[in-house]
Amino acid sequence: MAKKVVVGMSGGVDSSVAAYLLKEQGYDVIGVTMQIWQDEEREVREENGGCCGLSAVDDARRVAQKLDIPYYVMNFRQEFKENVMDYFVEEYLAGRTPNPCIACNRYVKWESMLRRSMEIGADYIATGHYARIARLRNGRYAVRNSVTAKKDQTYALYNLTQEQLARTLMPVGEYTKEEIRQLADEAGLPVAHKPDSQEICFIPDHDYAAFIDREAGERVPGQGNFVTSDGQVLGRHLGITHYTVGQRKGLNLAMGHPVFVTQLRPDTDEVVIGEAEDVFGDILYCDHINFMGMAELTQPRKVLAKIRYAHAGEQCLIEKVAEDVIRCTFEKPVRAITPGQAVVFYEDGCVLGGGSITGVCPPGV
RNA sequence: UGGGCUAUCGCCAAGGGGUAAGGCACAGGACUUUGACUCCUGCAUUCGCUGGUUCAAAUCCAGCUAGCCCAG
Repeated sequence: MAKKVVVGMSGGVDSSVAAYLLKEQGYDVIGVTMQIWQDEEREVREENGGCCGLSAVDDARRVAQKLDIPYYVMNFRQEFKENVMDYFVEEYLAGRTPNPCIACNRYVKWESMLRRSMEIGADYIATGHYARIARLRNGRYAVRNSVTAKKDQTYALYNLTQEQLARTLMPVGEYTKEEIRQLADEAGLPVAHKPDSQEICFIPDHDYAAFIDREAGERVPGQGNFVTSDGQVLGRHLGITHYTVGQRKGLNLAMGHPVFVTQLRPDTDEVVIGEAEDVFGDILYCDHINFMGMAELTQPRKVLAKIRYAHAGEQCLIEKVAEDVIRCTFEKPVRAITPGQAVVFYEDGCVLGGGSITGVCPPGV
C-alpha cells in the first residue's frame, strides 16, 4: 500500500512541484495549506503571494485540483502566533534580531503540521524546500544541501529534530529552481510562473517597527542615543527595535562616510555606531543548540558555519564551552555577528547542527 | 563698538570669470522565503541678500545681513 504523505502547499511553485513529484513517485499525496497569520481585515493587503498568504489558498487549491489530490486547509493561527509572531516581537524588544522562518519551520510546520498529519494517518510530511534529507553513517538524519548551491534553504531548517526529519520528504532538493519551473510548466501547474515569495509573510508592508509597536504597545523601548564605542553621543535614534547589527541605512547620521550599527544595548537603549571594519569579528557564542548530523560536540571540530540565511559560510572551529553553549572561532572575520540570528554548522554539505547567536562574548558576560 | 574671517544641496565640501565635482544623508529600484549588507538610479537652472562691472559672475566690485575669531 502506498505511503501517505501530507505536502505543505504554500501556493508557490516549489511546494506545488513537490506535490507533483511525490504523486509521480507513487505516494498517496494529500495537499495542505497552513492558515497562520491572516485575520480578516488584513487579508485584503495580501500581495504577491507571501509564503503563507491568502492567494496561497486559492493557488494551492487549484494545483491540488490539477493534480487530483485531496486538499485541506489547516488552521495554525494560534501556534503561529505563539511560536513565531510572539517570539519575533520578544526578540526585538530584547535587542536581538530574530529569524522567524526558522521558528516557523521548527514549531509550526514540523511540529504542529506533522502532528496533525500523523493524526490523519500520514506517514510523512513534505515541503518544497531546496534541501534534502540524508541518513548519515552514524545513523542520524541530517538536512543536506540542495543540488543547487544557488538556491539552498538548509540554513532555515537546522532546528529540526531527528524525529521530525525521519518523517520528512523534500523532493525539490534534487532540482534547480529552473528545473522546478520547467517541471511545473510541463505538469501544467497554474503557478509555474508565479514570482518567488520574499520578506516576512506576516508583515506584508515590511514595516517591522510598526508591527512591533502594534503588538507590544507600551513595552516598546523609546528613543535613545547613537553612541560610539568610546561613549561619544552622535545623535538620537527611534528606539532599538528599529535597528540591527551591521545596519547602515536609516540611521540618518551624515558622518561624511558610511557608518554602521555595531551593537544594540537594550539596558541603556543605546545603539552603538562604528566604522565598516568595526562590524567584523571572528568569535561568537551561541546557545539553544540543536544537534542534527552529530549527537553531541565532545571535542573541538572544524566546520563550515553560516551566520545568516544568505551567508556563503566560513571555516571555523566549534568548541563546547558550557552546557548548551558553543564558541565558534572563525578562520577569517565574518561580518555582522548578530545576536538572535542562527549560526548553522555544516560538514560535507550536511547540517551538523546550529544554535542561536548570543553575541561575541560568552553568555552572561 | 572697532579689526579680521566666513557665507555653495539636509550635513561636509570642490570650484578663484566661461556656464555648479565628490562624499555622507535621503528617495526609488535590483538582490533576498529572516533582519541586514551589497549593487543600480535619482538628488542645487543654482552658489546668504541687493545692486554693479563684463559678451559671460558662485567666482571681480560695493552695500546689506548672518555666523565665527581677536580687541574691548
